[in-house]
Amino acid sequence: MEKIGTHIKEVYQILFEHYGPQGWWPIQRRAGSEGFDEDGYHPGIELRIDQEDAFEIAVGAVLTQNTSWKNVRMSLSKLHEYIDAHALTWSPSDLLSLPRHSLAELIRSSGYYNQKAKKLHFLADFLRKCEKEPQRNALLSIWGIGPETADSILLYVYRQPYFVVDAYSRRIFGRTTSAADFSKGTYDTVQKIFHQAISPDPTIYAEYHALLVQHAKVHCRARKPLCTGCPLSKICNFIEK
DNA sequence: CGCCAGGTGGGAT
DNA sequence: ATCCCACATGGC
Repeated sequence: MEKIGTHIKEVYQILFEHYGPQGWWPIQRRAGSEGFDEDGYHPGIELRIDQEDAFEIAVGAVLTQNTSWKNVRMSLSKLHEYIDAHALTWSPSDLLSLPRHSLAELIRSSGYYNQKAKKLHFLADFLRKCEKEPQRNALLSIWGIGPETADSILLYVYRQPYFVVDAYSRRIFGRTTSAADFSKGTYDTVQKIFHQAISPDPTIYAEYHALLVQHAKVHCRARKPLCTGCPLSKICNFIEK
């Protein structure tokens, strides 16, 4: 249905007008510095990430798997503290220098910490040997890197135009539309819908993903959706209309 | 107490 | 291909 594409574009316009630029991906190691807020978001500045920023983003993408960002932030702070205290850097080789169990303890707050310590080591091992920009298939072949994590890295680190599908985008469009794909479709099916609706601009894809997360947190929550004052209420199927 | 949070891999059907 | 489950902490 071509109508979905129109809906997707309209939602972007409404969310951007309502919430403004989100300054994603947050970078914890720059939190509080020039242009970054206390949580590492950087709305409205032109961002030039360095190698350490890039690696922190990749680490965060793994840590946030099925986990709230708040918990991830605690882990990133612990990692940052450890890295500083031991004169290390945010780099694949320095992360690999940590024993698995030590790494697991540092990232305890983000849950699944044994699994994630293992995933981070596999990812670091890949990135350490990675000469140029990784391709999507290469990232997907790494144990622990699925489509959402791969696309988060490709989009926010390398600015490659992959729209990041997550639980929030599925929920919001599952509610605002009557298309079953958003709740039941595979990752690639849902991503394709977005790719067909919006031209491949990494800046727009990044902003859209961030806006959907913000909207899901403020209004389109899982348990008690706050429909009062919701900017999408006029074009949403949820509850009534 | 239960449910949710910026998923993924492995095994059974 | 598609379900089902383990993985696990912290907030509300």
